[in-house]
Amino acid sequence: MSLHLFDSATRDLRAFVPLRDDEVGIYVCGATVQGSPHIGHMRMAVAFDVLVRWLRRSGYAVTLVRNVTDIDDKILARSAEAGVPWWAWAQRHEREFTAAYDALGVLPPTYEPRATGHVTEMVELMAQLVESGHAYVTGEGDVWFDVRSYPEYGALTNQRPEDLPPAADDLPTTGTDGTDDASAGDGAGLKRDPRDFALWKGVKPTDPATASWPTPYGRGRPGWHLECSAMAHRYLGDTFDIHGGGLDLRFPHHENEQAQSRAAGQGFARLWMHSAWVTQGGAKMSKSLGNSLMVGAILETTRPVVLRHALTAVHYRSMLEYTPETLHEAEATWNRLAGFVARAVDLVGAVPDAEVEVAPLPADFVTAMDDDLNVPAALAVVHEHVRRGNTALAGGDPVDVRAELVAVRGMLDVLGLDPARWETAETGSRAEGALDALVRAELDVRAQARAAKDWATADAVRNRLAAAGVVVEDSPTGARWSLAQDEEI
RNA sequence: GGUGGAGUGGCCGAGAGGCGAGGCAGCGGCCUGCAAAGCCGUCCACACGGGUUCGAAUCCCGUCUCCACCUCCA
Repeated sequence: MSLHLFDSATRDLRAFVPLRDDEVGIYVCGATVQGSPHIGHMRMAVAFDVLVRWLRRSGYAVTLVRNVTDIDDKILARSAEAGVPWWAWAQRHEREFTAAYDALGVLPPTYEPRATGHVTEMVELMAQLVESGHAYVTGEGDVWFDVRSYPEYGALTNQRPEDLPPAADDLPTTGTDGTDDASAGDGAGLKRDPRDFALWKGVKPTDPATASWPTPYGRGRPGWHLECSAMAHRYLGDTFDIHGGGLDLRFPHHENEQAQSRAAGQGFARLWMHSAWVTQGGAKMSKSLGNSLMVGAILETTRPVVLRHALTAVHYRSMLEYTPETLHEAEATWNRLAGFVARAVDLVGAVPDAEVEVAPLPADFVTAMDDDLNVPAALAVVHEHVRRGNTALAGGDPVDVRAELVAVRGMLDVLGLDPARWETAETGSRAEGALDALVRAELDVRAQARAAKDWATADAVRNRLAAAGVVVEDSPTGARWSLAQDEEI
């Protein structure tokens, strides 16, 4: 079967047919850089990273646009609280996100546009909507989308407009002093329909001077949704293949995006994908849980690839239940995968990446991935091949070992988990080379002792290495060593 | 109230009428000087109550529980 993806707009599994042969355009809502990245952000990024990798492996040329929202109410509020210019605050956190993506092996997007760099495109779209009667201007330059002018409003999330409560963004911006005078609502009542949402927010006296841009309707700043419509259109065109993001963006963000773009005559996204969240105790991960779920904090004690495995191993549409055991399990599983690859390379030598990238993948793996990216089922196939490879290793069968090595690396590469690449990324320093030489000297001593059946000396060497955090494994072809795992998770 | 999602063995987590999911942990064995790693076996579960069927985690009806979105959210 060919690739099928679950379309969250139609809520069914559909054969994926790109707009243009062999080319796929994807827009993913990236971060609003109001704070530091947590594992929920990374789960979303990893999920779409796997999608991109699988599409590319399937022969498509993928254009991925993942935006950065660098201006919004929260950025203004939090930066003011911190006494930092909003643009400095946004930039600082954008860098943190980039570092986190890189650490977890999330491939860079084709382009990463920022909202503040696309005001011109937003104004163009807004003008189009105003001229065509889908948007109107009130008060001090607020521009609203006219929900009643667009009969399809609610289509994405299967809601009827009359069931929806009033939009809240007719209320004044949260004050920079943190007070939320939501009840005042100087924009309230001016809207034609309480569900109309803001395309553009006229400048407020409390806004920093740097946080407004000129428009035909007066100075102001973007509403939350307009940027994505404008940027998706600029880089992917009127109609594009896939729009993705976290499940909680479905409404209102994606619903509003679609309404704006389609009301402006664009086809917009042909298929919507939403990744589920990280949960704790069955409930959505809460921001109030402190920084224990921040990427930075986790990476202080956990290898990035282990976190990536933990975030990848669950189907992207299932909630990922995060417990204190999650990283331990991911590490144990990862060590099994990486252990096979390391032992196989010891026996048959490294396989060039270029060969891994083009070697045919096991049919069961392909079937699993084509079934809406069923990564858990795909990983089951990986483990079957690891087991076969380990058996071949025990039997000293280099032909089979090499075949399984290529298969396992190829499959894991699709998931961004190829141990050989992570090995290269994590090691190879001069310190590592020096350590290797020293450990090998110790292992030579131990090998001589073992040959002489001097078990006391052999064990003393092994204990000495263990105390230093070096784990020794014996094999028919000699001892190999690795660094001990993170035990303090 | 509206719109959705989910309950699977000690834990995580796929599947979706008969065919081992997989991993982690545990237990037994093989291998090993002893370990480690690995391999083999074992533990054979599907919220509850009915029903359909030769056969139900899977389909149908009902019940219970949990979760999410409904203008801050990944």
